[in-house]
Amino acid sequence: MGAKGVKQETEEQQDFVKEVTKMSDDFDRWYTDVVRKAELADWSGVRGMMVVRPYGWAMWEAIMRAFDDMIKESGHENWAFPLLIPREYLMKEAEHIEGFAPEVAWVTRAGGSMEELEEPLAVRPTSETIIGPLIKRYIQSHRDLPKLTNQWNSVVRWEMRSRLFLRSREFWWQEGHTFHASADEAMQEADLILGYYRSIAEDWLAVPVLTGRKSPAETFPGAVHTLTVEGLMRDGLALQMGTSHYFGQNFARAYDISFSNRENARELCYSTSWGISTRLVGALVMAHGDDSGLIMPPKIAPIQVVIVPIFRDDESRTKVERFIDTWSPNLRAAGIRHRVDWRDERPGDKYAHWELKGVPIRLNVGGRDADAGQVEMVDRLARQKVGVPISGIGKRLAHELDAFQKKLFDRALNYQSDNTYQLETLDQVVAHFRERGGFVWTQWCGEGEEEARIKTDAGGVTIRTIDEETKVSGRCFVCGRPAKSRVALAKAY
RNA sequence: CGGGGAGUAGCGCAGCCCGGUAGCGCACUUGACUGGGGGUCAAGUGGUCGCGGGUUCAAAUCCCGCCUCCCCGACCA
Repeated sequence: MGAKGVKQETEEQQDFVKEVTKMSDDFDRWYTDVVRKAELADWSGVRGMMVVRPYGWAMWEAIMRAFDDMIKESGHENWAFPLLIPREYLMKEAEHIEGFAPEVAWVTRAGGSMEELEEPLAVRPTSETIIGPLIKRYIQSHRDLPKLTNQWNSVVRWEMRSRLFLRSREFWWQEGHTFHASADEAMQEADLILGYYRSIAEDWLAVPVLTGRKSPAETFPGAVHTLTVEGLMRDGLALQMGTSHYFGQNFARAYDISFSNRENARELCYSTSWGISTRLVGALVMAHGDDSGLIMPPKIAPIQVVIVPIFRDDESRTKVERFIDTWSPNLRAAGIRHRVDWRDERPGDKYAHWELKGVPIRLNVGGRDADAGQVEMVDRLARQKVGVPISGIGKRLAHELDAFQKKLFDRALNYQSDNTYQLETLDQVVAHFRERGGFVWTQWCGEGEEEARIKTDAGGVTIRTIDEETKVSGRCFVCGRPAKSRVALAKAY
């Protein structure tokens, strides 16, 4: 049906990429179009099971590298724990299993004749229940603590409704699990990781976030408290971009993970767990994208600079190629991930292609540029063509990429502040979310029944995070009693 | 998991009601002209009609079951 509909495009020069549904027309369709056409991921034929394509995986790889470096720096070690969890392990921590039971997939048969297993095995939805009983072997003494483990893997949660990257039945993530000799130390660990997550979101993905504690209803099953990183997407919905849990001794008690302290007394460990997932790739799409497709923060971009040669025949091609060869090594020297697009396509196709893929900077290079000793630079945000001399181009581009990273963050930060409000009553909140999205700060008494009322009365609005830094004075926006904490509300994915 | 819609070439669709052995656009391949924002022409390739069963001389088309996808709701990193 597209052919006729697309005709009525306004003749803005902005309207470069034509194969993606406009964000303003239908955000969900826009998202799906971008993810698929930018070749990030696809569905696989088994419901809810995603195939992550190289370009999408490269984004995840950048995140993995950044985070892996952070946790290695603070002494964490990567492990590999089993995919399948015996039922009895899974069942030990009551709240945990109650929370996860609805979405666990079970292996009940195996072998050529599909014999029924004596004991069903759960496909891990998260690994607390397998790491607990295994890790205790390695923890005897306070000298064995802290035990700081992490694993990069995939987990399965039998979701009923799926969206690429945001909610699939299998997703890839890291799950950190740490064990400590004191509550204080474990809580500090959860805080430390929250800081890392904030850095991943803001410094790497260029997505500004709110951080804080989850309300009881949103706390991880089995946790004492859950810390969260919440970003705002361009449709006004919030997205949880990472969580860090403090377990107290809950899991240690369930699995008897204990150590001999300095007084030679037996004591239960304090533990944490924390995770970020391929969901962040979706966050990147929804936080920065526009009607032309992705906009990639340079630090994550699989390709930071793309060079589009422009030529008409072998002779001019050779000329352009020689020209590019004279300065492109400078990009490598400057540590810039770049690629020359020699594909047999027309320049306009290539422009649209790389814009869809969100490459931060494009260099158009033709014979005229070779003669002038310059290139034509276009960045994905401003989309203005600027002549750039090739002398010092490596440094210049490195600088442009830094500036781009910052511009992208500032743009997202402005968007966040423009869509953050302060309200005082439930009526105001309900009215607000009927009209628009965004974050709404208010204050709350902390009672569970009030939290439940928000969700029903305000149509899916939830407490995203509790600000523990700021003291509150006002009244609970639901019941009017004195408020205990400042909270951010939003509709969320 | 409830309610609605849909699966025909890589993508988007027509054909189905009224059974007769599959078509259109884009993409793809080859060639020519082209090339600084998505070009033109010509000649081609490509389909177990989602899967399984049934009815029939004959099934994309009719019947039954299943799978998958999309939209809307309840649950969720």
